[in-house]
Amino acid sequence: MVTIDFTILGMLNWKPMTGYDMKRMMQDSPVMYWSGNNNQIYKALVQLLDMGYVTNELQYQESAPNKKVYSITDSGRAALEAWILETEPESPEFKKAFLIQISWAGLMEKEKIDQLLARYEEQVREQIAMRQEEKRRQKYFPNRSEQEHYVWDQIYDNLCQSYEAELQWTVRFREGLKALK
Amino acid sequence: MVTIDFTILGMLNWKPMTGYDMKRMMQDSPVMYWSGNNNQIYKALVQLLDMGYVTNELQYQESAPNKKVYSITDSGRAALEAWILETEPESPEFKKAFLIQISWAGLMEKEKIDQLLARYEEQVREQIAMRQEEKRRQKYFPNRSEQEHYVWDQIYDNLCQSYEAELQWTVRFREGLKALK
DNA sequence: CATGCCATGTAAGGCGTTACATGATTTC
DNA sequence: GAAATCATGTAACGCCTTACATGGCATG
Repeated sequence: MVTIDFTILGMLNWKPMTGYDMKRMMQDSPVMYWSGNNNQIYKALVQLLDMGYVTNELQYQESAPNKKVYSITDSGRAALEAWILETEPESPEFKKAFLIQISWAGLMEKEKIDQLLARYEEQVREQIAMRQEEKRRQKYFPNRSEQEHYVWDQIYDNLCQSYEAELQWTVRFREGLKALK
Repeated sequence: MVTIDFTILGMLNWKPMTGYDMKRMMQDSPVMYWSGNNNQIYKALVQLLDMGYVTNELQYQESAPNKKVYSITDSGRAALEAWILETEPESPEFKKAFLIQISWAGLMEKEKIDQLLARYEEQVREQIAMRQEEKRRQKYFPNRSEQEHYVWDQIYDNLCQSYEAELQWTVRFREGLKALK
C-alpha cells in the first residue's frame, strides 16, 4: 500500500469512477500528476479489489467501450481514513534541474547567465498561468462542504504560490546579478 | 547524455574528484540529491570515459582503498558548456505527497485537519533549518570568482525560499481554517 | 568491540514514462 | 479522411533507491 493506492481510495471516496476517469483526474491534477498512468492505476485497482477495499460494476455501453465503475467499500474507507490521520506528513520535494544547469554557469559571461535566467523566468510564468487556469476551471473540485471547498482552494493555491516564489527568486537573482561589479 | 552526465562534468570542471567524492557531493546537495547513488555514478563515469569527456588516474594508497581520480577533458568542457547554454530550462517540479493526504481530509473534523497541518509545518521548519545550516557550512561552494560565489549563494537561497514559501502557506491555511464557520 | 569512513563496484526491485493494441464514435 | 475521445489493458525501458560485497583504518 503506497501513495497511489490511497490516491485512488480518495478519489473513489469522492465519487465512483472508472480507471480511465482516475487517470484523467490524476494527469490533469498538479498534485497527483505523478502516478497518473495506466500501468500503475490498473495494477493498483486489481490489488485493491483483492484486498476488498474497492468493488466494481461492469457497465455495458453501445456507443463506447464497456467500462468498470469502481466504488469504495467500508473497509476501504477505514483504510483511507487511517492513512490520512496516521501517516507522518512528508516534507515536499523539489526537483529543479535548472539549478544544476545554472550552478555551473557561474564562470560564464554575465549576459549568458542573465539569458538563462530570462528563459527560466519565462517557463515559470507559463506554469503560473496554467495553474491559475486550472484553478479557475474548477474541473476537479470536491465541494461536499464549505470546509472541503476551502481545503481544495488552498491546495490549488499551493502550487500557484510555489511557482510564484520561484518567480520572485529569479527576479531578485537577475537584479542582484545586474548590480554585480 | 542526461542530467547526471552533466552534473558529473560540472563537478569535474570545478575540480578533479573520485566517484566517491561525487556521490558525497550529490547526496549532500539539496540541488542534485537525486542521482546521488553509486549505481548511476559509476555507470555514467564508464560512459563518459568511453566518450572521452573525462580521464582518470589511479592513485595507490596504503591506509585506504586505491582510488580513481577523474578529470574533465577539453571535449568534456565543450560538451558541458554547450549543454548549459543550449538546453531549454525546465520548470521546477514539485512532489508533495502531503497535498494528496490533506486533500481527502476535507470532510474530517476541523481539529484533525489542523493537527495534520501542524505536523506538516513542523517538517517544513526542520527542512528550513537544515538548508540554512548547509548554506552556513559552505562545504560545497565553488568560489572561483565573485560572480560564481554570487550564483551559488542564490542557489542555496533558492531551496530555503521554497521551503519558506511552503511554511507561509501552512500558516495562512491554518489561520483561514480557524476563521471558518 | 561495534560502528563509521574511505572507495569501488554489483544486484534486485520499485516507481514512473512512453508507447502500443483494440475498436467504435465524434470532431475538425 | 485524419485525429481525438472513450476505455481497458500490456510491454519495454529508464530512473532511482536500497542493499550487499570487500577490507583496512579510525573513532567511540
